Parts: sequence; C-alpha cells; structure tokens
Amino acid sequence: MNIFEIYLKKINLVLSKNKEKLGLKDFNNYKNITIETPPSDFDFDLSCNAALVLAKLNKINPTLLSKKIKDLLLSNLKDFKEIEIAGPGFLNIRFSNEALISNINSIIENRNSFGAKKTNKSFNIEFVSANPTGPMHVGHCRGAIYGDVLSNLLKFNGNSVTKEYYINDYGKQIQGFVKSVFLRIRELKYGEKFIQKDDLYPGAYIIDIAKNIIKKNKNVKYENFEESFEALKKESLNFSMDLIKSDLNNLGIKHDKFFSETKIVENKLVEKSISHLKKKKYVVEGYLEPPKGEKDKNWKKIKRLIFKSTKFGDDTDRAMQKNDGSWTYFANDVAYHLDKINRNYDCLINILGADHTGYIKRISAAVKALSENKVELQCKVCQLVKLFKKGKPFKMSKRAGEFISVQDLLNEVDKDSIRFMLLNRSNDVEIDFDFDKILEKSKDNPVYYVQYSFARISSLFRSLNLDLNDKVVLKKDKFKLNDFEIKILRKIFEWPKIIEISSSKFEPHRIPYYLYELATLFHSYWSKGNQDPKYKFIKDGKIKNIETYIIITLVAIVVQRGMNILGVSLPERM
RNA sequence: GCGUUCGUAGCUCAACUGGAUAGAGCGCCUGACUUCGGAUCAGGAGGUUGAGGGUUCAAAUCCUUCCGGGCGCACCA
Repeated sequence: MNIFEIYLKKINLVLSKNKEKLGLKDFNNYKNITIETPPSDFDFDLSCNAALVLAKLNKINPTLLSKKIKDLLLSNLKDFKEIEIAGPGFLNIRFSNEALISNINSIIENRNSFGAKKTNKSFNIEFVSANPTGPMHVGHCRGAIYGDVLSNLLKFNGNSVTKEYYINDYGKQIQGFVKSVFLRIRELKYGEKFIQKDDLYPGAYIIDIAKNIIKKNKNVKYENFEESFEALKKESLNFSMDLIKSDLNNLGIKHDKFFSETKIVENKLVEKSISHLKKKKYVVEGYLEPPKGEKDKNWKKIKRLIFKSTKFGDDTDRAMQKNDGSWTYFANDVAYHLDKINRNYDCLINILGADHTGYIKRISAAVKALSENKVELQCKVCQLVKLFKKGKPFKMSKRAGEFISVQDLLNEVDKDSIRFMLLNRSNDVEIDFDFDKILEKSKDNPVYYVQYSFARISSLFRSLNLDLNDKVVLKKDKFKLNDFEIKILRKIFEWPKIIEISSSKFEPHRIPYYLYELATLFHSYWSKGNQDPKYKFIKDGKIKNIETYIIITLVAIVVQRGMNILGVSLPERM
C-alpha cells in the first residue's frame, strides 16, 4: 500500500474525466505528475504538482489552473479535507479523518508486507566471488553486504532470489596458491625453507592449510608438485572456501549456490557456448587491435577466436583465447553466463568492485548475444573502500601477505555496525576506511540510534504488558493526533516509497537513512515527555490513548521490517 | 589519449531521479534528567552544490565546455 500511488491514480482519474472543464487539450503526458511529501515546514500530508505540469503542456496560467483543480478535487475526493495552493502552483493536501483512519488500518492489517512492492520475478545475484586463495579481506565486505541486502530487499518484494558465488578456482592464481601450500607442506614435513617468490602467497593461513592437509594425509609424501597437484588443489580449495564461508557467515551472509569455474572447463561448457555464438557469427577467428593504453612490447598479433562485442556496444572486440590457445577468463565467464541464462531467471545481477568496471560492457554484450536480448543483466558497481592506517593510505595485497582480513575487522567491531556503516551510503561513492579510527567511530554508529528506538518501544510495551503483535483497529470518529504523531505518521507513509525506489534502482542505502530519520522523530517525541507530562505515553499506568498506541506500533513495525532487510539485529534491550 | 565514475557545510555523506527556503551525523558553541531507558533531546554557528554557458514555471540533478580526484584500458583474475 503506497498512498502516493493510490492518490496519484485517483487524482489522475478525476483530472482526465474533467479535462474539458479544465480547458486541457493535451493530457497525454500526465506521467510527469507526481505526489510527494511536502517539505517539513508545510503542515500537509501530500503535495501534488499536477497544475504545474498541465499548465505547461497546455500553455495556460498555472495559478488559475491550480484553483480549478483544487475545487475539482475537493468536490470529487472525499478523502481530502483541505487543499492549499502554494508557491508557483503546488497543491498541498490534507487528509480527512476517515481517510487517515482507513490508511492506518490497512497498514496494520498488512503489517508483514507493509511497504512491499510485489513484482514476483526470479533473480540471480552473483556477488563476492572473491578468489579462493585465502580468507576475505575488508575490501570484499562492501559488495558482500550490498549483495546480501539487495537480495533481502528483492525477496521482501515477493521475488525469488538465488545468491550465487562464482569460485575462480582455475588459472594461474590457483597454481600459485596450490604451489604455496605444497611448499609449506615441504617446509613442515622436510624442513625445506619456504622462499618467497612473486607468484607465491606468504600468508600465515597457508601454513594452517598445510598443517591440516598433512594431518589428513599422513601417508602422502608430496614429492612431486605436478603429481600432487590435482589432489592438493581440491583440498586446498576446500580449506580456503571454508575460510571464506565462515567469514561470510560471520557477516550474516549465506549464499545459495557455489559455482566452480573448473567445472565449466571440465564439462566443456566453453565449447558449447562458443559453438552457440559461432552459429550467429558473434564469435569468429580474427585478429585484435593492439591495446590503446601504454605500449607493451610483449604484444603479438595472433589469429584467435574473438567475440564481436562491438556489435553490442563494447569499445573493442574481446579475446576468447590466450596466445597459447587456451581459454581466457572471459571465455569461461561467457560460458558461466550461458549456464545462468539456461536456468531461466528473469534477471541476472552481477555485483562488481570498481576495479572491474571496464568488464561490464563486454559481459553485458555476451549476455545480449547469448540470450538474443531476452535476459536482463544488471551490473552494479561498488566503489572501492579506500583503506587507511594511522591516517596513511594502505594498499592491500594477498600476494604480499599484507592485508586486513574480515576477521581482523570483526574482532574490533560488531557485525551490525559494519553492515550499517557500509550500507549507509550510495554504492557509487568511495568509502574512506581508517582502521584505527573505526573503533572510536563505531561508538557513534547510527545503527545504535535506530536500535535504541526499538529498545525503548520494547521497554515501554513490557512495562505496559502489551504485545507488539496485538491487533489494534481504529474505529473512533474522533481521532486526534498531536504534532509529533502526525509527523511520524507522514514518515510512515513514506516507507513504501523508500522500498520502491531502493529496489527499482538497486539502491538500498536509502533504507538506513530513512530508518535514522524515523528514529529521530520517535526519540524527539519520547523526550518531549520528559519536558511536558502531557506528551508522556503512559497515563495512570496505561497507554495514553489509542492514537499514541497506534503510532508507536507503526514505528516498531517499520523499524522491524527495515532492519530485517538490512540484516541487522534489533535487540529488545541494549 | 580513450572509457567510466565521482566533486554538495571544517570532515563523512543525503537529497524521493526535474520540485518549494539544499538536509543529516561528526566536530564547535549554548542548554535539558528524582519515576514511560540520557546510547536521548532542544537550540546556535557553518553553503556561489568544483567553474562557466545552455534547456524551463522550476536544475545539485538534464545538455555542453573546462578544472580536479578514483578505477580500468592485449594475454592475468
């Protein structure tokens, strides 16, 4: 139930029925008409720009038109008690008591789904997909939490969502990773000193993995790397994926499906997708242009299979084969996306870090080519988290063994703070993340402010012996809200709109902002009671009146829904 | 050089995707608890929305030219 939508429809209907009366010829473009909450210094429930939009289209005076529309709406819609014309022709509207009561009751009736915008589609969200060469570092957190919340949000709207993790367990990095494990095993078993080289991972976790593998395979000698490779790869990957899964779990994230790149190669999915694309002439044998950036002496002009991604808006065609003829990472990824397409989702979502922005055009092109434009692929980019240590920029590298892990972070700050902090901003701005300041900052993390509002309500209900889930129905004709309650109610009315924008734009950062604002209104009301007893919620040991009871219940409902979507806990006591 | 993205208060960020006097937090200043939880509240100072031009009733938002930062630019993943 989104009252802005409901009343927009009602108003549009009245206007179109009376267009001659209003002197409107052009009424086609009324989609620009919007309903919003007026700025807070206006004491009205709704604000509509109909007169401004229509006056422009029909070249008539907006003030005159707004007066006509005002009279028309008041005589046709009994939900409206009062309309005032403001500024250049905005219509500021106040609800009748009957309308307020019925709007409130319908929220209470649908409390579990209040705000949901039912769309019933099926989504696949691929996110995190960190290389399985070690535990997660803090840079992965943002995309991980963003993807998780996006998934919660889409589910709240009645969609089915598969959260998927693509395991990059194929290629050079894995070779280096497995080799590192192998050398650590040799070190532990035979005392051969581990010597750091470029392609090796020095991190201490490799030693743990090596120890575990030795324990499990007491009789294996690990003499020859090539011979040990397959078995060792499998075991090492299991250990590092366990590390990653436990990190994710500690952040409150659980994927539904893990998809292995190695399987793509083993099951010849690349060949399948390429023959698919060859038939349509989207993959052909040919030559690539030299790279346009810095000149590289190693570049060679070689005949290979290329994907004609320029046909779908990419800047250049893309290699499917490396110089040695093996498949590129991209070729594997194309095959992976064909697999996802064949699983019949309405929409695929990829969540990427900013360092992969340049990849979007080619993979979008691939999905268009593979699905004949029928499957939607949304690539959402999370800007990087810029790390600082003691005020200085800090560059992380798993290969250098220099990084801050998710676990390091979780040892200092709780999951709820991390989630709220990272969600509390649009994903296309960079975040400065100073590890040394994070503790002191986390003390005034807004998450506590929102949680505290709920704890206060819980405490209030406890002392009154009321249950938040009790059903309250408004029947009174005399229905009077005080200033604080009316402000809160108007905020509550906005909730469905926040959900709609957040989910249609994939921008969940609006939710924490909204919840903070709602909590502010509530805290303000609460504190007023300390100053002026007539604003206290409790009178003679009972809730003051039904209006107050309802408003507080509504706050609790929305805070619960919101925090649920954010994946943040909501304790009854703090 | 090309692509992409950002630039809003001292700092970190919002702004319902074109709406009204651009809003919050932190920091700074002044105030408020013997009983519904002070992890709170009330108030103050702080702005040429990077710069110029354009589109219109209306621009932080759209177009354009600059300036500045991030990320990417064969084969790696």
